[in-house]
Amino acid sequence: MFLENPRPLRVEEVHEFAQSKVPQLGIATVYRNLKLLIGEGEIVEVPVPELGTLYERAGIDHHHHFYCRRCRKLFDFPGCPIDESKLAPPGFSVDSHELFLFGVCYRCNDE
Amino acid sequence: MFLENPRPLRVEEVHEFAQSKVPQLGIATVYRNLKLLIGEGEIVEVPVPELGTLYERAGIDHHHHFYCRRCRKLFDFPGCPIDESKLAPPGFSVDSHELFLFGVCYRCNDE
DNA sequence: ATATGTGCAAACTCTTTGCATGGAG
DNA sequence: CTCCATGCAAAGAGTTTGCACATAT
Repeated sequence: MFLENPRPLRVEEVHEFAQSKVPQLGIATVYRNLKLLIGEGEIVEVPVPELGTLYERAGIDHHHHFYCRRCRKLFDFPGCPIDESKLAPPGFSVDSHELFLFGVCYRCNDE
Repeated sequence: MFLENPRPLRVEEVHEFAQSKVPQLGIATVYRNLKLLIGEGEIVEVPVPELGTLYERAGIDHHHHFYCRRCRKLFDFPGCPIDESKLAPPGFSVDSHELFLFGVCYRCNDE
């Protein structure tokens, strides 16, 4: 399912999707298999402020995330406007960064 | 205490600080008073991926946060390299953003 | 028969809430 | 005496773990 899905999913979304195939499947199994897939390098965690941890397939090029306040979905957006070397305050060394955009997505803007 | 403190604090840090003045003070009181101070506009929440919610004094100019992986403290860094208008993917409208830097702080770099 | 994956329930963490109390005015 | 902030404990939400069972090999 992560292969088909271009955006990070919440645990509940994964659970619902999984239940559409195996109706009685429990939430514990979802968590267990998410951890397994992470161990295998198939997916990665996407920790988001206020939203908690979502999951998306691994190996996507460096990118960031957009959160739609209306449909409450998280979208990938490609590319990155950040130059880490110019960001480090004096004395600090930066090894990674996360950028989150908040707003309304193309689909919700159309309605 | 938030007036003296230039960086966001975890609930536990607030609790420890408060206990240094009122030793038996409980965690529920800390949460209650944080909510109160937010309502009064004295402090704001700072939700951080993987760290949960921290708190800092309100009214600081637009800025972002740096997380030191070594001492596990969150620092403010002033200014902002983001131009929202250039970031919105086509069809998306952006109304705010959050940027987090991860690395080692000036103090830990000195050791 | 053995091993693996699952459901279920309990445990754990973080946060919030209800209730009774104790001190301040 | 009346209020209100507090401690304590219980309750929730999200996540993890132990255990027993079913299924496949």
